[in-house]
Amino acid sequence: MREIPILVVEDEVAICEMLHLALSKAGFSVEVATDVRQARRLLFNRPPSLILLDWMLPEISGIEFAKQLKKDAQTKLIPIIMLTAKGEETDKIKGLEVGADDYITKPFSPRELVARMKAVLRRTSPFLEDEHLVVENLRLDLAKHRVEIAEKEVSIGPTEFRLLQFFMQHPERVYSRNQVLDQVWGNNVYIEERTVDVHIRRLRKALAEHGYDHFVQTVRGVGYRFSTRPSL
Amino acid sequence: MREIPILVVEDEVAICEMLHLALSKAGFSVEVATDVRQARRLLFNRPPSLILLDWMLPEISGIEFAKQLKKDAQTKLIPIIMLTAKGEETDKIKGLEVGADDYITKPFSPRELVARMKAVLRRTSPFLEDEHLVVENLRLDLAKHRVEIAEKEVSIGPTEFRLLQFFMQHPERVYSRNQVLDQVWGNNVYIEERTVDVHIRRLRKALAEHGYDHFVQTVRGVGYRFSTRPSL
DNA sequence: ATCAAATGTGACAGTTTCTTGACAAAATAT
DNA sequence: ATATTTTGTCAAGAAACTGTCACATTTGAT
Repeated sequence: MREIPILVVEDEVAICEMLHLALSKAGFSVEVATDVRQARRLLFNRPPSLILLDWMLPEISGIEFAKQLKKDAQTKLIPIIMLTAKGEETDKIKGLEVGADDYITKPFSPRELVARMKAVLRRTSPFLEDEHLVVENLRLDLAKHRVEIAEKEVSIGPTEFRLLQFFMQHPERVYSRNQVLDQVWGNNVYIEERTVDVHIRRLRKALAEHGYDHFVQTVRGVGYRFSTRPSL
Repeated sequence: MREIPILVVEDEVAICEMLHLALSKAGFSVEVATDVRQARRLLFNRPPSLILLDWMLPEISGIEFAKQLKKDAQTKLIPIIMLTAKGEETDKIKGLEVGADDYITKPFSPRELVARMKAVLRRTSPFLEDEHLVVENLRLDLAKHRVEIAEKEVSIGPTEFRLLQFFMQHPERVYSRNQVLDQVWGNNVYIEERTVDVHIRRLRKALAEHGYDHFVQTVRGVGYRFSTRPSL
């Protein structure tokens, strides 16, 4: 999984360090801001995929900052998890009202935090999870909508893209032409079975131009299969 | 669009107009309030980066208003420059005590005012300056509201500027026309999807005039992408 | 080796999607 | 107020994609 950028806004240094350590370990790429101004600057340069926001901040309250973030078109899509201390729990509804996506009460275990974060990310940005599919040198990136072999772009049309995506999501398994039609075209479409052959051909051709001619395999009398290993 | 928003609170219409003119020219986005009530409303809608506050106001004194602003968590961070008339100079210390960040004595030259404002902004909100995005030779400067390629200015309209800004902040990723509309225009606007195409065209044209014709890429059937690499 | 069935291949026309120049309304500047 | 710039829409033209077909090639069984 590519490193997901996280912004931590928290003024207590000890907690910052703890978070940095725990989240880095969990595979996130962490940036820390100790005040709102710093947060804004970091936010601007590279919008993170999630913000961990302390409830109490030196200048304006975290909740106020969250409100601002959710108002700005630029940042409104970024999910926010509020970090609240024990006594502040009563206000949690307020936090969620304002647009925070979740909250967690200090003290919390890193494990729990990470679990919450993943849940929020799954809910709000499903594409972050399986942003790309990789097999050997072949890489299909959903967010970028790109196919690459050995870092070089493979040029394919929309249908071939969907076809390849489907196959990479279900490798090693054979699908009949009709099954492929259902999965890739949608299941209430009248299209000749043989049309699948043509698109398979186009996909193969594109891959072959980059030296991969063995991924898409024919299973005579049955259908097609996407496999890592050469058949035969 | 990334013009720095300024709020002017001043009851003399002539001065208001002068300020509006001078500050717009200097690249600020100016809003004017002639009384405190109006000021509060504007303040609420769009927190400015700096407030120019007249010392003498119809209802409560400017100094009183400043005190309130500095007490409110919402506004305490916004720097204030007091506009004082000749005779009031004696009270300047009082103004600064109260939380104003600078003062300037009427009459003043627009040039001097702008210089003061920049100084205050530099001091209090360093990130407003030198916010810029760079990719290869292409440089987008938020503070100056300018786009340059190889040190040469790229002439580009406000919408194209925001479009480019958005893309540079989210490079490599594909966005549908509707996503672009949400992010660049604001998400409660009814605008034809095709309008995005036209602005993309304008942006491309501007960049192409400086030799960059590969940054903004079309992903057929999906949307557009800003990418460092040529797509082929 | 021969044959029939299954699959591969290149071409093509219809369709969809994008590009582009023009234009009038709206917003800004002079 | 007038001139200039910017904006959103449109429609025609260009480009890319799609599904289908006809024909070529391969395959496996006889």
